[in-house]
Amino acid sequence: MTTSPLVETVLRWYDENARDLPWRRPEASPWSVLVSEFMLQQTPVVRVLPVHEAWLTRWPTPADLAAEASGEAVRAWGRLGYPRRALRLHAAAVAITEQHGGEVPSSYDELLALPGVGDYTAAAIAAFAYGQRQVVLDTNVRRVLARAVTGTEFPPRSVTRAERALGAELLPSDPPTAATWSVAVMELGALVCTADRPRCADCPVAGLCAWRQAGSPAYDGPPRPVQTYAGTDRQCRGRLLAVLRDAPGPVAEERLDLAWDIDEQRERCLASLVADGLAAVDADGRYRLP
DNA sequence: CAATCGTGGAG
DNA sequence: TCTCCAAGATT
Repeated sequence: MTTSPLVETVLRWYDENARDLPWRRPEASPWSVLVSEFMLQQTPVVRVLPVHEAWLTRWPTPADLAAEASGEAVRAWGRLGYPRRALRLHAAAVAITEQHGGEVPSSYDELLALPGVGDYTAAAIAAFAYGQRQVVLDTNVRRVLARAVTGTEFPPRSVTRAERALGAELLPSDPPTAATWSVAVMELGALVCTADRPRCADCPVAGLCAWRQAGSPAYDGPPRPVQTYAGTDRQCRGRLLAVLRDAPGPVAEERLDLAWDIDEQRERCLASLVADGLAAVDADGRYRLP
């Protein structure tokens, strides 16, 4: 089987331009890779770096994290956002400890069964921690393929059959090379073929990019919903959880009242945090991390 | 399938 | 200032 010019070019580019990230080093453990994948779900690399280092120092193995209260995971998550990921990472550590002898599983199906692990993360861990041949489709890869191959500025809203087929078709047959291709095309999307202001002048595959050859036509698909934040429950929950995270122990409800003005919304959000397992109520009515 | 779920840096 | 959006998962 012949590797396509796209794949070969991206592999060469990656060899010269890959960032040196802790979870990519040869000595990085599967656990380090798994932790990074959880943290990188919707959070930029630069913000993940210091937290990832702190986690791996404090909890070098899944069993170390599993032995802690889940609230410690939430606290150590800091301001990475979407703190339910911290809860799921803790739950994944428990599952790994109890069901996999403390070793991060290597099969896609076993990974997929872990809390907080979806299709992307399962494929990414199998590929990056274990060197397997997997179709890894994240937002970066999908955007690169949409542009370079399909000729559209952005991929569809959700992963399509056609995208899976394309990913499978491009995937090199040799597992180690396939794994490198997966991280390489992801890196190209993160550094060059960006969503906003792509750096086509510096792109190694600009010459064979279908989107460029078509004249870089503007995106004409359905408009993506704008992400509002100010005034939302997400912001309210973030404020409330920040109070709990920054307090050494239980917090009286009056202190949470200061974090958000609208009574009804604050109470609803507080209840949802408890329902999600991100907060707990003591017998005396004070709130704390679980 | 669409809504929900945080946070902060860049332009 | 304001818009965009970053290695998604879950319901």
